[in-house]
Amino acid sequence: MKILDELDRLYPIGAYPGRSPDGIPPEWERDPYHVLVSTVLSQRTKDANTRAASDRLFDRFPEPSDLASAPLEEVKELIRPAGFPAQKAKAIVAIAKVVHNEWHDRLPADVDVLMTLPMVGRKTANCTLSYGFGLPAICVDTHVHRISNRIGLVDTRDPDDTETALGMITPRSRWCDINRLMVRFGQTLCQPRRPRCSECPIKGMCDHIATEMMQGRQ
DNA sequence: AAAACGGGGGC
DNA sequence: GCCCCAGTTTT
Repeated sequence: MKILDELDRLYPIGAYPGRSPDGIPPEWERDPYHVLVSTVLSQRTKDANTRAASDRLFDRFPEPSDLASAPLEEVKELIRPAGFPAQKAKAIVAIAKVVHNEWHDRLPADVDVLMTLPMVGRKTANCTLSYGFGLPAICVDTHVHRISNRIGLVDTRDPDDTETALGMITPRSRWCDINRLMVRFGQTLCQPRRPRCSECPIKGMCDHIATEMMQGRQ
């Protein structure tokens, strides 16, 4: 996959596992339950804002049983910096109850089952598989979806189509990497508003400039 | 298909 | 002050 090669060249560090911007993630990011909960907290939020919230939450309520019986108001206060405190607090307490009471503290490595949890959609479920279980899974977020459409890899509003397309052109052994590489690409070069095309290593295989011209923009 | 949830950081 | 952010759920 040519794009993957270029992204590897662009971001050569083997580090950046999990969502940590600067190296090895905390130990709780290795455990599927903690990955899932922290991923819910990270939704529609800059990662830096979420980390403090996750650390505080898991320091106070480490295990599913702890969070399952936690007072909602206290949880809201702990996770406030992550945004959507009311919504997310209610969801993660409900998640903890299911995980503890019905699943006996073990998450299934099954996207469809994980998606039955509140505020766990396809992206969050796939992140849990990838970062929690270390299984091949492609997590399509706004960056991955935007970039895939912009460069002409897909032409769709449906993130599932992007997941399918990426799955077909990416070696299975790299499924865990393509997501973090594209997100990083989307944060540094292929940004939503003003992509830095002149510095972009894949401009040769990208439809973006041509598309803009055809639509009469600059 | 569009709105709503929401605090924090960048400019 | 205004805009955006590793989404999901509800209308």
